[in-house]
Amino acid sequence: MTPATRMSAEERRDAVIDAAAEVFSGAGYEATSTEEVARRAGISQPYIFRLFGSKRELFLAAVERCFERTVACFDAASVGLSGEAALKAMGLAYADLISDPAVLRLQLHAFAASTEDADIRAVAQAGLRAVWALAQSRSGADGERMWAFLAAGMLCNVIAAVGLEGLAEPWAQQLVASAVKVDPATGHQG
Amino acid sequence: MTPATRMSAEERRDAVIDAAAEVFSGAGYEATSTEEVARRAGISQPYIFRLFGSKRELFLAAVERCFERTVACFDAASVGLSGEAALKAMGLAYADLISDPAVLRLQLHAFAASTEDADIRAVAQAGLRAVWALAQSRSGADGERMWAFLAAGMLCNVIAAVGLEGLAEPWAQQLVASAVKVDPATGHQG
DNA sequence: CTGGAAAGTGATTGGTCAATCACTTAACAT
DNA sequence: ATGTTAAGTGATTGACCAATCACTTTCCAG
Repeated sequence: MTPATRMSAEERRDAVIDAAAEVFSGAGYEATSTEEVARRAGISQPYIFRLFGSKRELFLAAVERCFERTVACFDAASVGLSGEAALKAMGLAYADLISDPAVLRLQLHAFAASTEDADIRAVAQAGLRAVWALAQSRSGADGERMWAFLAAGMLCNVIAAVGLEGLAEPWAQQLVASAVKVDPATGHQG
Repeated sequence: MTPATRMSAEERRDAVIDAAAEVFSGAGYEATSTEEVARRAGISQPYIFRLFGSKRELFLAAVERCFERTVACFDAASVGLSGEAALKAMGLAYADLISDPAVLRLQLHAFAASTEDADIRAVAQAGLRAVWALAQSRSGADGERMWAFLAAGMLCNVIAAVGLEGLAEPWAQQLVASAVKVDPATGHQG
């Protein structure tokens, strides 16, 4: 292998996390080899262990970044807004965000893996907390409104995951239509 | 290994699917070995391949059964009911159902894997369709009401997966409280 | 210009696991 | 009893993969 162009360890870590997020999102934690991540990142496989210590640590970093992206997305979408307008803007931004498979898949994998692994659960909890905190402070919504907001987001995830937009059947069409009509990620009529 | 007590192939298949559902739900598709499933089912590992052909086929069968259980649960909970009463009954029954980790985890894994695998996606779609059809016909709810019903269910999944009930922080408590107050799996105030 | 620190690689290893093959044992009808 | 079918196992294989170790190359401070 021709040596990678040099980079500071921090920059490299960052680049590897990006590569890992993409590769893990494609096949999940177990089915992804560190070799694939290394190839994607343009470095050798052993160097991953130098940087992260273990495959698990690398995965945790990737999941963390995934939630950071969601928070950043909500943040950018809602500057200067408040109340329902803020929720609506964040909902639309989220619908756009999960059209990137890397984000959607990694998040779903993280939730599934949360049931089995305490470390992943901790990262997922922290991610949800950050999302909740931002959306709540921006919108000023009460507990039940926040609940509906998050519920809508979770259903959007599933609709995207199983590909209901591409399904001609009436029930699927109705679900997708409601998601748009009600406005992505609110759960109330817009 | 002392030979298993004999059973017809069909019965054995059934028993193995149950074992697979439990073991897969514990560790996901990739991280579960056919050896573990075999041990749980009380048969030899090669016999699994005789019965299912591949690990993937076994997983698909387990996911299918998971959705069947959900449908059966909704069905049983809503006999003789209609409208909001039917939705409420199914919501409560669902909350109870996913307190069984085998169901919750397998469903989450199935959704996550749906993004990567067409066969799993097909099974997940069929599962959602069946759930939707039953809940809709029992309740007579319109499209948007069905949307809110399913959204609530999906958020309940995530709340259970990341263990928010056990978290003392206010935001988590609020989410859990809303789930109960609003009634599990409806999204409207009860 | 030189020496040490940091960036990066090649080769290997020990373990695991899906899948296959050849084989044995039980059931049952004639 | 016997021959056939279906149920079930032991042993093995070939591939893959996380992690380690010893090694080389680049950079830059004094």
